[in-house]
Amino acid sequence: MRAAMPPINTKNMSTPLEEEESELRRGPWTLEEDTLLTHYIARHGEGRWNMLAKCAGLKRTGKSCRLRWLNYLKPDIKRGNLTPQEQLLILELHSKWGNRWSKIAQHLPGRTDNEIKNYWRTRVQKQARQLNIESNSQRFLDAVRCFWMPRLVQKVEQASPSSSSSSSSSYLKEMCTQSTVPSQLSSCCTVPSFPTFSPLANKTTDISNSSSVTTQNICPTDSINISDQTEIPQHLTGSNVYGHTTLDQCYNIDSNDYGMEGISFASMSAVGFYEGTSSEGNWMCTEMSDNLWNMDDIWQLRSM
DNA sequence: AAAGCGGCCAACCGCAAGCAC
DNA sequence: TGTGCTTGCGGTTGGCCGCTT
Repeated sequence: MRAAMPPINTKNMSTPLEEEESELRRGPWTLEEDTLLTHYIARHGEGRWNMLAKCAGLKRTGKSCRLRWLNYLKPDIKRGNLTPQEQLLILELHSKWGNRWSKIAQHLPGRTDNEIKNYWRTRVQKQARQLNIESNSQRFLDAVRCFWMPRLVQKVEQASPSSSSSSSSSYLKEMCTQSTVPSQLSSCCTVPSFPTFSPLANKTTDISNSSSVTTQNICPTDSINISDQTEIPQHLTGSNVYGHTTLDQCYNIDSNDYGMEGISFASMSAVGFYEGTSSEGNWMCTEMSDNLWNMDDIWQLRSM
């Protein structure tokens, strides 16, 4: 944030335009400014931001007013932490669209592009930094899809077991069969004949109802039990020890442990996920196994 | 108790697209 | 068609605050 510095005194050398610009306020908004802006928009509506700023008596740029309104003052803005469902949606949509924050935000009612962008930078990119890989790299995408998202799904399931236990499994399976998943892991996770699924298909965008996206919105109904039917093909394991490994074993899922540290790296190694990383080393082995992917903050959100 | 550190997030910036004239 | 203005978007900054040492 730029400091709310008093305007530089250019009285003796400035043009009228410069004088006008020098009077513009920057930095944090005051309650009075917020009130002015809110009341003006309530009466006259949004748009024409430069004119709006002047007519409302605000010494701000139109851009500043627009940003303040859209990111903070708008009545339907949803405050507070992102739910696991919302996080899941963000991860999925980002994997599709990349840094198209406004587009992603359109599918999260009440959430702003700024908020989603901040979430991505502070939470998601942090994980990438800790793993010493590029957050926009394919490998990070793979890791998110195969190790982070299943955890979120699991959390969603636990939060509302009656409504989503089976459907979330199908969501997880869908995620794991995306083309971006490494072939080894795709084999690990693949279950035959998944239903076609779009996480957006059933999503409500009713702004008036600011409740978060439900599990049902995200996940279609499906009754396949992933741990029952999912196996790592023996030809990929390289060892009979893992010749009959289920997905649960692959993730080493512990019902009391939602963090990425719960992942069985031995199993991941067994399916060849570490391979082909000569320049960056055994990134998953050396970094993720070192108690990284601490997603505790995310898991705590449900209790808030 | 104080200093250091890191995370969060509001608000800024530059750029580009859209539009009116 | 060119120009200028407005709007929207994505990237970046830096103050605040809580936690750790």
